[in-house]
Amino acid sequence: MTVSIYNTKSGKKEVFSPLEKGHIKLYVCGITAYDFCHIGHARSTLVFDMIVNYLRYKGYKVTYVRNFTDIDDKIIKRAREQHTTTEELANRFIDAFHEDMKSLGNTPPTLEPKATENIPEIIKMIEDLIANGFAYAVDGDVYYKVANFDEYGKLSRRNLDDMMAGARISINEQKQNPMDFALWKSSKPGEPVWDSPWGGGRPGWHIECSAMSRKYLGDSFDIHGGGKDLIFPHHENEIAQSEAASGKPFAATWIHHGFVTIKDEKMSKSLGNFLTIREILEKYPAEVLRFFVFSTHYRTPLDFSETAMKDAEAGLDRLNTCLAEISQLPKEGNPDQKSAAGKKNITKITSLTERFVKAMDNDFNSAQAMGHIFDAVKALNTIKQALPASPAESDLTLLHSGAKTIRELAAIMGLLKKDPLLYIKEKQDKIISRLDITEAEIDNLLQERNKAREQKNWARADEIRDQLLCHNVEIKDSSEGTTWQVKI
RNA sequence: GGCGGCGUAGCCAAGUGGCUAAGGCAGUGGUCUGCAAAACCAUUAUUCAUCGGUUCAAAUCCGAUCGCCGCCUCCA
Repeated sequence: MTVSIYNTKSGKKEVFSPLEKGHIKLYVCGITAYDFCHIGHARSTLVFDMIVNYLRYKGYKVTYVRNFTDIDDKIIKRAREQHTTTEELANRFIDAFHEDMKSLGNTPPTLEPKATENIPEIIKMIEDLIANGFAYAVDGDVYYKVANFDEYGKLSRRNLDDMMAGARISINEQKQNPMDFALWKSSKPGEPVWDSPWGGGRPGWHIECSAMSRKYLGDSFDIHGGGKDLIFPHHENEIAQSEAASGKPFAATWIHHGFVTIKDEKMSKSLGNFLTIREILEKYPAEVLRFFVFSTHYRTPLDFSETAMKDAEAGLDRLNTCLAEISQLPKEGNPDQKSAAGKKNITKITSLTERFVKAMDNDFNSAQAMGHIFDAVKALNTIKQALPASPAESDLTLLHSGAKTIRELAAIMGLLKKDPLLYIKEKQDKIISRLDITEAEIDNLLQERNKAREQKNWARADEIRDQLLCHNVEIKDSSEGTTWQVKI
């Protein structure tokens, strides 16, 4: 009935209930817009898309905010390299991001605020922090004073002393404590600049999320999410800022998803081992990527490989094949015919929704939920295979309603959205277009083969079949004649 | 060094105290076929990194060991 979510803050799975009945407020840290997004970013958006879809499926109203960081050091550096403005650069990659989201088939968030459009709110929050004794200004910069926030480290489960011992902190004379972090940075000549009580400058990275979540969701809200790498320092600092400014608890539940890895190493800009979303979508349909992402639990690392994508594609084909074949079955059955369905298989189909929901309620276990879908597919296939020439009314009803349920549930993950017959046809067409043989040539060869088969010249018939197979054309002999399809 | 996580069949991946250790891919066997292919069905872990411990009962809890990964610096 209720959803349980693993909360980073407590380190445990907790039964979830929103602060405001029936209405969930969710803030997710979005991208810094200075480059194309890679599949690690894709996983993030996909995971939260699935979570939001599921919560809405459960009947909640969900306000989903995902920000853009459109001003920071990396953007300034990249804009300079490209001889453009930070604004142009950021907008260009925000547009690219929106294109990627559309290609992936994600539902847009309720709001997508940008840091630069919320400067007054950011300044107000810094003023609050100074007034409350949690921040100090030095020569046009403003820093957060971590020593004054007793609970600093509560999210990432570390304490100031341990972090100091880690000692990979750059020395900054202006800071009272090396762990203090910038809320406002004074601008150097040529850098973008906004007026503030401390002089011209720009916001630090962490403060924008505190200011925007407060503006759009309030001081306290339900869920805050992002990648595991954001736990420290970004989210730790957000808590410190927001709670020190408001005196109220910040996000109740923290969701952090795992990384995408390549050969078991984190995909990252610095390692240069990343693949962009558009590179992947050139090779694979979006649903294949979605299938791949959701076949692993969101907190587990996800290792990207060609093999994994091929497996995902094969799995998706299996689902679509099943649904396509059922869709071609008649709607009306024979009321006098005996049912061909076994009790066990009927239960597998009728209990699908219940099992799916149970899996998803358990910390959005999409991998298990998909397992249940496949379980139902097997049952549908078994029944379908056992169907007599004039199938029973009850069997057809069961198959059609089972297929409908599968598509409804899969839609939560953004899967099986396309008509399955169309999916298969498009896939074939795409491959035919790349084929090194024309349809006319195929037809000619098939005619020749049919003649050979009539004469029982099996050697020649097999020879032609092998010849076509070399071109990836598979043929299928049946009582109604020979058909062909492209090997997929 | 501090903190966190992971190690389940050939590969991927659920399961976190007790019914037969989900599901997918690949493989093998079968149905079908002139033989095939496709599709479908069946089948594939006495065992969950290793070693101890707790318990009537552990993949699941505790401890140790080995291996891998992440955060502590920009990062989804």
